[in-house]
Amino acid sequence: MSGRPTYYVTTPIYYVNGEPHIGHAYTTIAADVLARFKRLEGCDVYFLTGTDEHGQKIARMAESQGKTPQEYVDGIVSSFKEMWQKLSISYDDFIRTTEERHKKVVQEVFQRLMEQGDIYLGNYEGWYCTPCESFWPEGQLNEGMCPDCNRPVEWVREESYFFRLSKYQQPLLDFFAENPEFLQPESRRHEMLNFIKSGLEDLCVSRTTFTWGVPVPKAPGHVVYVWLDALINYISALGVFSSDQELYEKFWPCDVHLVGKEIVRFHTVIWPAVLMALGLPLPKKVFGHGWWTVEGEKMSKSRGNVIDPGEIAAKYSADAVRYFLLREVPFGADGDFSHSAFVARVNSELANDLGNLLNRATAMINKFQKGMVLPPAEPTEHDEYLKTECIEGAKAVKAAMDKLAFHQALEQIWRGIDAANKYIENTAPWSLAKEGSGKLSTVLYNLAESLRIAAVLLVPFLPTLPGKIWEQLGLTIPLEEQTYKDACTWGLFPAETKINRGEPIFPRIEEEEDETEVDAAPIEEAKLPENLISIEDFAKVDLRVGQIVAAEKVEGADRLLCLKVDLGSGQRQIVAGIAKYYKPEELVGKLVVVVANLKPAKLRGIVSEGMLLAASTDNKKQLTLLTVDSSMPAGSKIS
RNA sequence: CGCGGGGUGGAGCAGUCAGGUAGCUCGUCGGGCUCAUAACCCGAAGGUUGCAGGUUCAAAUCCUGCCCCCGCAACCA
Repeated sequence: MSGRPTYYVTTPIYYVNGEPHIGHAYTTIAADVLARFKRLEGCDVYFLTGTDEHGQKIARMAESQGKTPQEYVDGIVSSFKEMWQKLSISYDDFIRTTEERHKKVVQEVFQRLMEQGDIYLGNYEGWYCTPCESFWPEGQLNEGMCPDCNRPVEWVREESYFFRLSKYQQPLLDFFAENPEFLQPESRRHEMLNFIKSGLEDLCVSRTTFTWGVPVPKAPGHVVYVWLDALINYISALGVFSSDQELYEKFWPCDVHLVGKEIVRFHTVIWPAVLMALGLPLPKKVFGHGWWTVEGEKMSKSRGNVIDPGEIAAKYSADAVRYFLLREVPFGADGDFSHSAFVARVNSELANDLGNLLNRATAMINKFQKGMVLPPAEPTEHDEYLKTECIEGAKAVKAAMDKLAFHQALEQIWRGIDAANKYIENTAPWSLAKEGSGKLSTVLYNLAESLRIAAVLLVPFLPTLPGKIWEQLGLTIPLEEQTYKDACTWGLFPAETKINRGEPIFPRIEEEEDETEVDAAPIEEAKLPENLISIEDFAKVDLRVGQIVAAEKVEGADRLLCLKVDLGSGQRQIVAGIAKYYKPEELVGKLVVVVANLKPAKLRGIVSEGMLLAASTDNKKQLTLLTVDSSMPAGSKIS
């Protein structure tokens, strides 16, 4: 038994009714970063994730695919595990509700609660759709019909077990009052308090309409409600009520349950009530994080905009995905995952600020000191500034992490990185080298030291970059042995170290930028009925007839043509992504439709002052410019 | 009158609880540097803080009303 502090963090167990998506990845990455940070701090950490595999929905999906439920869930579970591997998730245990160790605990809990009267046999009544085998709340009915299949529902009454949730209303309110930190962020707390105060009804915790679940003890035909089943994972994984309760005794109550905001209620009302009934301690904290939209729209399968984080990690890197998700938005708030924001963020901060810093520092150490980091001399004002920013930043990381403010933690790490870039500018080592100044070795040492600190602090966040920094700095002490304390201490970089400068550790993401400018035409939006615009909106777009007077290929871009277009009032330079479809010479003289008031943009470094309208097939195989039917003067307004 | 969150320079956000020069990141523009991944550093422009009233010497911040956006509405993860 070590005397180290323990830390137990969980993700929800994910319902396996589909492939893992960005929402799952978000919670799990956050939990992983927290777990790794606590390990860096020296804690004995237990990080649990897993899958929720029971319920009617799962049974149906399996059936529709011609599989047994177990075959079906095994398939999805391996997708989850693969995803966690792609994202470098360091979980200690992966619990599945179909495992024997879990089912036994669920039955034990049910049994205990039944014996003490917290679970009783009653009647469940409600609107039931027989073909769908589903109960529906009154408010969801579609004019008295099943919202799913639109067939009539009937009022049905069946024998069910109920958990005496109502009994715990007051104890829950007391608990919330005594533990203001229990549910975070703050705003969700108010919401939940209101919900509890509005009155808790007993909860139906068994089902008889399907069999894919944990059987209720001594009650054939009844299976345990999936949510009760699922919540128990947090203690079943630790071996509670089993012959070996060591993990349970060591880690329960857990330090934090990370959950999405949609399931805060289950974790802060039902779960605590169940634990109260069992006489077990309650979790110390539940954090309800926000949701991601994709390109400004709600993510959904029907929209086809579900983001596969594994794909993005494979295309770019797990470092980039993890960094973006935690840096872009405060944990707890909703965020938007847009491709342009992703590229902008990681290019600016991982490639430019961090990667380029390492690259310029190692370049100078190679060039000016033959690849050796030499001992520093007495610090001057600039040196003190760099040291302060790095160390103060490092110290602030802990405070930020303790409130799960991942974006702030990263901000604090970047304090040191930003300071190092400024420091280079302020000390101008290339000048020091020319002058043969003795200050040179100090400056280069301090740069190496600031990168060492950044690397250690980034270990919880980024799976590969810290190791690459370490390698290039030529450090031989293992990175894994570095602690948070080492990151808060200035001057640990061993002098007389020979560095290994290498390739840039995070190259900028350079993508074809031409397509988007040309194809994001308002024409496309018009076919979506939800996106109706007013006549005023349309009037904002100044469309004009333009005559192409010159056209040439843009060097270095295989899709771009640079055009000079006469708009009557003068000529415009317009860059268009049409080189694959038109030869420059055949364009000259054509009358085309131009968006004349488009904000200028740079494409491949060339300013484009407008946009040509063109029709294209979805697969981009064909494209044709809109032209004017009969001759019109250049500059004619189109409306 | 269901509950909650939000509306702040071109974009995304902080500041609102404890009224007092509206701050940050990105973008734009100008300059600098040359060690570096067209990067990095410095500077500038740009906001009547959703609308209308009110309290106050003073309101993004407090009060009243209104408009708009987004979640949730319990046994469906």
